[in-house]
Amino acid sequence: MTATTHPAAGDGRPTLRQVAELAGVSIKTASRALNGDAHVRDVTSTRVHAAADQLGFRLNGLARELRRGGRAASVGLVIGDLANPFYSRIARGAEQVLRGHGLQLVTCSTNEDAATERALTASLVQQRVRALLVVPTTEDSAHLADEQRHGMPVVCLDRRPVGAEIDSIVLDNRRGAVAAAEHLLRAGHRRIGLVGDFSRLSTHRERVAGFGEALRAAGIAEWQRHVRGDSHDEASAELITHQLLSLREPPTALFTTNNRNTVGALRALRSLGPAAPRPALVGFDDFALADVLGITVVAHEPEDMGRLGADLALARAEGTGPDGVRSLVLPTRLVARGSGEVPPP
Amino acid sequence: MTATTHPAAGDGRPTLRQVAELAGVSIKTASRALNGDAHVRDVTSTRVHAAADQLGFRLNGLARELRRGGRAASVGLVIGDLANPFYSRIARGAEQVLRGHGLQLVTCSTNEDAATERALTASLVQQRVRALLVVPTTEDSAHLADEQRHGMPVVCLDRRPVGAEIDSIVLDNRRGAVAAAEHLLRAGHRRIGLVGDFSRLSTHRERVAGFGEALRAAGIAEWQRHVRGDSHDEASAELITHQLLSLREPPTALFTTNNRNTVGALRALRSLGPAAPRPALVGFDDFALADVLGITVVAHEPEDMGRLGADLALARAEGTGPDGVRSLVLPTRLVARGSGEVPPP
DNA sequence: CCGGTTCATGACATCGATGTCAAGAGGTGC
DNA sequence: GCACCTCTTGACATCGATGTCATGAACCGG
Repeated sequence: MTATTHPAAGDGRPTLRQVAELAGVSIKTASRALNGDAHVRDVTSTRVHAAADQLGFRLNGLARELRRGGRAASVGLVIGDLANPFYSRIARGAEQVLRGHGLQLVTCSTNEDAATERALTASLVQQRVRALLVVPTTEDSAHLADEQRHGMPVVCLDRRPVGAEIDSIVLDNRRGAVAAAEHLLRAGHRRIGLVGDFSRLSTHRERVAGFGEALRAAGIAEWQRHVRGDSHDEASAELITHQLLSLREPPTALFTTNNRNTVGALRALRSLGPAAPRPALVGFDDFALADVLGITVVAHEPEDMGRLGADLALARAEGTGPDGVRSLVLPTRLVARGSGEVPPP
Repeated sequence: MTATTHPAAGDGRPTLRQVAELAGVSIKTASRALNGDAHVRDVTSTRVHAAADQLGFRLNGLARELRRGGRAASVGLVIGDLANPFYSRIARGAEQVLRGHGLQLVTCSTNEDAATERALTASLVQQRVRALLVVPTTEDSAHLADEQRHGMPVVCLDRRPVGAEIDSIVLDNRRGAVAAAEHLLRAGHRRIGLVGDFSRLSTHRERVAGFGEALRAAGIAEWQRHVRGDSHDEASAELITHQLLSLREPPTALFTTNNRNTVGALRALRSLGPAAPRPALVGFDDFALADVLGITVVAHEPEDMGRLGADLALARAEGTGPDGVRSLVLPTRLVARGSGEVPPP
């Protein structure tokens, strides 16, 4: 017990020093034995391992990582909401890749709030995660570019970073939306409503752009008439759907631009009662039970986004990444299940 | 540049030493200034902050936490699968609590594999997380008890640890199952099938026990005839449901004991075609769109489990936890939505 | 039997921060 | 003018591990 600096109580774990003392060797020899270094006699190694087992010793990862370059054995993932299946599937994909590298995933939810995003990324940087995977909340990703400039690998997922040169992995939103719109047009619809997300999001804007493109190509000049935005949760999507369907000339088909909006719309349709005419429906994002409900969707693989993001981020962390900013675009595919094939009344 | 020990390249970040040099003060003074210590002259503090901003300095959390007791600023969560909404809602609840304490959540999926669980918990312990929240995969939680004995707070979620004295937070599975069974009995059913999870899980066994209790009380001695188990995914639940409904005397009602099994059963029912008689259905666990589909469920709040688990684990970590082993049991409630109120044909 | 090699081990510096203690500067009271 | 106090600052040890280098013993060939 040193008299001067008392060491903040510590956790209850024994340290390498104690293992070494019990085994009657120096700290360094104990370290070597426990790390499987070749230059240790078998008897010594056995004695050290026995001592470690007896004491319930576990290497202190903090100390080890500090010594070995000051970075933690983890990667940060900053998403909107852990409980949204789109995000949790991204997390699952990322986790798979990280496990192969002996790294762990630290997940944080922003609730789509920019200040929270900044606070969380700062905190992750302070904890020295190896890399950041971020679904950026806003258009301003300057703080992410800052971190990147100071050596932190950053990869944006799902949404394009704006005003910053950062790697990103996004969906082919425009073509997905074009496919959805063309599918509905092919079924004969001319008045198609769109229930969209926050208009500040690149995903939303690209999906609206693709939608408009397809409708204009079909000669529908007033395509914006039934376009609504700024719905990021089921309740407001339900409300917007009700409003659209209450118009004098209601849309005969709906394109909902994310999984929550699709669910909200379904809830609205359900409350119409069985007699009312059902508009056709195509949703962006697949979701659980879409097959049982027979909902046509623009599907994609969130796991791939997580996996590719983790791969790219780790490559950057090891300095083996590609030159220049990388921007991957993942494909979508339209899955017809019934709801999108209903003709107009 | 010291000649002897070269320091593993480091991350690109400046260190406190560099900030101090730039500001023309000692390391300790820089530390004080950046930590808002009172005993620093304003001019000095300003100079230090300016230097830190200029260099893009961030405190190295690893070093800080090492000095302050050797524990990381995070808590580990070990669950079956991040993408299962039940688990991701637990994670969300836990994250909320942790954020209030400035801690982060490290999430790991076991895929219900015992060896993976042991490897992941060992790794989390090595990283010195403050506490472990675990949904244990098997009955053997001895390794968790080991960690606990060495000072790591452990709380088991959803499933009871077996053969180990560990805090736990579980659902009132028995009463939930009794409620489901009584609901179906009340609708007039006498042949009720059960699509259950791995039989090694305490949740499964308790739910089956409650189910049997209710059926026996209703005079149904042969209640086990339609009880099936070992289905942990949608595909096998679908298969089992098909098998049950193909019996010579098929059940007129089904109790599915978790969210995936409910979805699997729905898929099976859907494939029956519209003319076939639909068995009544009650599922354990609420799930997205259950309301739209009109599925009666035994509902509960996974977020609460995560929140309470985190609260308890942190209390243990700070030594302010309750005496003895704590075992909380959370209530469930039956939500009638139609599928459970169908009478037998 | 000796110089040179290999092998196992240990002493010590170090990663980047914080806690303890001491010292110097400046102010106050008498 | 001196003892005393407060305020600010810095030197140094320390958290728990690993990297470098040095040391001493055993072993080899000639």
